[in-house]
Formats: sequence, C-alpha cells, structure tokens
Amino acid sequence: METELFPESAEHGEMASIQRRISKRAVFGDGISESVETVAGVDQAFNDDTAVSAAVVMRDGDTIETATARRETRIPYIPGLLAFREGHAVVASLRALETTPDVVLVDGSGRIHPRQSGLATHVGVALGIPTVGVAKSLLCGEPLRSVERLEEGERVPILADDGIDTPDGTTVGYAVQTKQYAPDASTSVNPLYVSPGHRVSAETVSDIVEDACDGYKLPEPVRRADALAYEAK
DNA sequence: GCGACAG
DNA sequence: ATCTTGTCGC
Repeated sequence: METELFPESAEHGEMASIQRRISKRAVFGDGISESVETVAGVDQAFNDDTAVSAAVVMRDGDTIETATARRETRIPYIPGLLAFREGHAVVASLRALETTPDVVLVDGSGRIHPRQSGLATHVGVALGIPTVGVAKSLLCGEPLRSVERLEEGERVPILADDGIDTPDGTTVGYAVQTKQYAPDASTSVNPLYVSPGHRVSAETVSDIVEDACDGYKLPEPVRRADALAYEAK
C-alpha cells in the first residue's frame, strides 16, 4: 500500500488522484487517546537531492527517543505535492522509532490543502496514526478575519473556499498565535497555520500545538526535530 | 494570461 | 527548503 501512496514516479494527474483517495480515508475528527502523553515532531533538511528526516518523541518535557532516515527526493518542490517529494522520508524516520507516539506533529499542511491531503494527512493515512499539520504560512483557504497582530493564544478559523475540495465555509484548520508579537509592535510574529492530519479535529489540533509551544513559535518536538535533521545532514 | 503557492 | 555570520534588540 505504501508503494501506491508514495510512487517513485507519477504524472501530476495521478498524484492528484492519489490525494483524493487519501482524503476519503482520512478522519478529520477526534479518534485519538484523550490523554496525549507522547508527542512526536518530524522535520526535514536537505542535501541536494537527499532528504534527511528526523523524528523526536517527547513526553512531559523530555526527549525519550529520536530517529533519522535519508531518502532521495523524487520530484522538485511543487506547492500541493510536497508529500510526493519527501513523504517517503518522513514515513521512514517514523518507522525507525520503537515508540509509537500518541500524535505526530508534521511540518507542513494537513487538511489545509486543495484536495485536503497535505503532507500530514498523507503520512497519517499511510501509517494509520494521528497526525497534525503545522505550517508557517498558508497554502490555501481563507482566514475568517485578519490574522495580523493577534494576541498570544488567539485562534482564527481557516475556511475552505473555491481552492479547496470541500464545501465553502468548512473550517479546515486554524491560524494560532503561539507566540506573542513584540509588545512594542517593532517585531511581528506571524501565527502558525495548523490543521488536522489524520484522526484529530481542527480544535484538538489547536490545543495540542498550543500546549507544545513552550513560549516559542514552533512546538518543541518540531524544534528539536529541526535541529536534529540539520545536524544529521 | 495573471496571481498564488506548505517546504 | 537553501544560499549564510554577524548583529540588533529584549
């Protein structure tokens, strides 16, 4: 099944077809243990055509396990098709873990995607585990209101529009101000765009990400995975 | 044709 | 993502 979800080569139309199939199998509601104890973060660094994926599992405030994997990228970066470029590397690093985390935070979008099948959703469905999409910028969708200068902790729904394959107005994720912008407004901090990957609701996703951001813009597991991927490459 | 566009 | 070190500010 993994070969079908992460083909070594495919036409754009075929990749879009795979994504539509994945979104039908995805669960954008809570099917996650009420008590999230272990949270993993995954991130990638690159060396030309090699993707180095790092996964870090945390419990309370400690790292309890890490793993890395390297895989050749298959296609260049194309908005909307990120999973076909580095998804197989992400799956490899997560498979290398002995621990099965309660939820995995993935760098990139989940449901906030033209076919509701971003990297987080793709990986979540492939492995059948709860995943969350954590992006630093918006791929598509429309914020319900301005996301400029939000207060720390504020959340703004991201609604589906013509660019997303679901009824207009559907809440596909949230803009979450995880870190306060500088009080003097001299330095602005953009919000994070979080969305369900698999087996988690948009609301729970926002709670999980906010809890994992220890005063930083990004969730700690993701920050550690980012650092590990960088030093491993 | 023009603009948008995760990492 | 990456090219890349120091540097301005809290």
